[in-house]
Amino acid sequence: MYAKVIVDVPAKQTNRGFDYLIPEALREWVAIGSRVAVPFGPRKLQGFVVELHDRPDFDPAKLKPISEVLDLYPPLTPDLVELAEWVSQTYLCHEITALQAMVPGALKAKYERHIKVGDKDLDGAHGDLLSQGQHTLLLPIEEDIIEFVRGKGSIEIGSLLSKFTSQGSLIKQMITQGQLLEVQLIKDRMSAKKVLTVFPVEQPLQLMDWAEQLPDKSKKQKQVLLYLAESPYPIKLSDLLSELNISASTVKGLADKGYLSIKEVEVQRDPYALRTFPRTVPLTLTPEQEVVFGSISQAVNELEHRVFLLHGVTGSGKTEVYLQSIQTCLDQGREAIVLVPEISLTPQMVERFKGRFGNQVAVLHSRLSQGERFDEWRKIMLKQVNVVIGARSAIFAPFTKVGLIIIDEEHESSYKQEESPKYHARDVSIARAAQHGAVVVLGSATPSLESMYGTLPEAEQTQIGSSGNPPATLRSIGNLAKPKVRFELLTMRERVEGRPLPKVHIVDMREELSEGNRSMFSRSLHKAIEDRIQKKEQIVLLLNRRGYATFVMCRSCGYVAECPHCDISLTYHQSAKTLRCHYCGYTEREATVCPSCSSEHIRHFGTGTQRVEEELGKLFPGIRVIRMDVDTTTEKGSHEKWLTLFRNQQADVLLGTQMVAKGLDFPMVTLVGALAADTVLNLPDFRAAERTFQLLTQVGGRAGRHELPGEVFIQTYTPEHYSIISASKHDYTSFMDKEMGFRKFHDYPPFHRLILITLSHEQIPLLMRSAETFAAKLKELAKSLAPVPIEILGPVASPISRIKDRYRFQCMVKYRGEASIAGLVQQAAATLSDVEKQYKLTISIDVDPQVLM
DNA sequence: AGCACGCCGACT
DNA sequence: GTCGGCGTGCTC
Repeated sequence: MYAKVIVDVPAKQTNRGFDYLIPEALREWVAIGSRVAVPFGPRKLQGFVVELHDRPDFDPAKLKPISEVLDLYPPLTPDLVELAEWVSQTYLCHEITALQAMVPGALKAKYERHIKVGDKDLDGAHGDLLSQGQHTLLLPIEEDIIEFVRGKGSIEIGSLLSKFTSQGSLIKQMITQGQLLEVQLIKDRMSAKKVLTVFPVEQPLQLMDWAEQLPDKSKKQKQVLLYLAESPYPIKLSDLLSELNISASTVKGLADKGYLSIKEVEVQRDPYALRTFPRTVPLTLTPEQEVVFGSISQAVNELEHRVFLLHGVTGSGKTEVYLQSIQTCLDQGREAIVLVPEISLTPQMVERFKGRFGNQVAVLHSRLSQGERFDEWRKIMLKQVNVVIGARSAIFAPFTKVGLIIIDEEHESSYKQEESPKYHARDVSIARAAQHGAVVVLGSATPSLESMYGTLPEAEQTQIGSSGNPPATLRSIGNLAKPKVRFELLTMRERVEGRPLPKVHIVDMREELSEGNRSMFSRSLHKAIEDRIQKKEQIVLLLNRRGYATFVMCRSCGYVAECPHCDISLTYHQSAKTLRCHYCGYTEREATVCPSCSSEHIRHFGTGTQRVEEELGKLFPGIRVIRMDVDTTTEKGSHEKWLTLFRNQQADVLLGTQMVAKGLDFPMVTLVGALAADTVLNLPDFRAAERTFQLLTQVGGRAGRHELPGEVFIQTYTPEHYSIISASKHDYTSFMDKEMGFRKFHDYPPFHRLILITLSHEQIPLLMRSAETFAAKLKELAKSLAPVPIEILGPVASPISRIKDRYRFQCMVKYRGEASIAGLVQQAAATLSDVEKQYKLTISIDVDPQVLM
């Protein structure tokens, strides 16, 4: 038996399995998914076992053995290993990168090279060398080094070199000669936390006996024994010390006498340990919820891989349906994964799950420390929980019997990871569910076009899938190779308790300006704010900072500079004072007067939350504002703090960026204002209208969720835009119809798929040449695929044309059908590899990009 | 990615 | 004549 190992080197040349012998002693411990240490060339590396097999594709006589198995249990399940391969082939990343993404950061290897005194030191080597007649007297500096290392036992090579600067070559020589010994260590960044714990070793009576036998001067020791006699349970050493106000030596003394024992005990850092969650019971479902729950639970019970798209208006009670569906899944002895966008993984959300399922729930989100994260993950691995709720990466929870995967707010772009592996959690979920025969529920009040598209009958999909077929070259062809399932649409149109959706007003800010109101609050919103303050009701104000000063708009007529070829707004480029389209490269000079109405009120648009906060203070003296944006929420727990403050009505206004729009539920909020609804709309992105509709619908949904009815004001310079009109009428269907038409007309997703390739280099000429070469090569390769429709746009400069002193050019591939275009892109990129190596050109490939920068 | 092996300039 | 520069190529 041999093991195929993917080693911890994210490079093209090492992106394959390497075969290793499994030493007899490790045979029991090596499994698919094991993390191992292996010799690799002259060094020792971490790797993951991805296959066990009998026939290595390398001379078995030359195979090296695995040196070590790094964990008691494999951190990855075989299905995750298979999924990693699928991820790496679908999203074009090195396989090790995909594997690494599946385990907590704490398990990422830290390589340390340590130096010890070698066995050929002074005593051992003398005779040998003397007999060979060699000069054996060590130089004084060598003696110093050896003494120093001996004193430390073992020392990190870096610290040794910094202690003996400029002795690098001497030290190297000493290693070669065996006076010093190099050992390579692979360390985890984090391990299970251990705490010294004191255990009584006998019954209370015996302890009291011992206490009496102690000499009178050992007052403290007596005290400890009596304490343990009184409560004969293990206690944390630190607790015992502070409890009795004694020092560790006292307890140590007792341990030496054998009167008690001190052991290291593994403890879990439970971030929620100090909180109790009141248990909740399933609520009675509304008839609509009942229907939806029925469909989901039936599928779960039948162990069928099906995908549901649950379209439920804000406040329709999707979470309760999730909770009861999970219960069905648990009743079957299977496990459930719940994904929520990072931003809405609030304590409130956690509370609902912990309240229903208690300590069967693990929570994974980025605000946990690395150690806390590791412990939550460990609970999953050790099967101490059967529900996990978390952000994107929780889809890789090492469960073995997944029955249900829920993706809440499935339209959120944060499900797409922007770093390698650039996976989309929604598509990975479906792949993982296929492996387990599990049910997927995609929930949203504003489903993405991709997901709606998935519900269409195949004929209408024009034979295109949004997630594509897995490549046929997977090591083990499992359920991942099965064809994509069609999504089933479930709908909930009513809010619970028959509460009405809020009334939405569209405010035309052009009119405000023409009537002399230059403030960022329209007269009607101003009045509404006054009204709520007086009634002691609460207000949520949304100001999206994204798009800050990137687009140009006329404040008189609402004209926005658009690309004549692409129907998207142009990006303002500060450096050259030009407007550019980053799809096709079209460029025009920045206008000083509006080309449409000749007004001079044309400018870069954008304003910050800070300014709004100031103005609120001026307009409404005494108003209590909580501002939530990246500046005020970076500190750990601050997010929670602000929300609690607002919940307790210690503020009148919650002002913030997108983070105030998602999933919050405050009974006293009756007014919501979107101050500049256009900011997202004018981003140079074909999804701008979709994002605007989603954002306005979501933020509007914060109002009037309880007894008090809600009201929403949308301030805009483009009140006639269909995304704004549809949002104001709560009319998802008409928005979807229009947007689908737009996408289809322009060959955008979901009708076509995209791959974004970004090349970067320090020098523009070389970069442009490489980009051209790449595009030409890709076009040539694409010809072989005819008649598959494939279009290659660019190369053009990226919207962010330089990052960290590197210029960026991009190409966009638009295609239809299931052909493996990703493979072609990789091939075309490979033809550049020699140039790449020589001149440090980098190529990044994003399959199904969400952000086109 | 490292790290070693291997072939050309400034020093004892 | 050697130490050392970093260009190519391999790692089971």
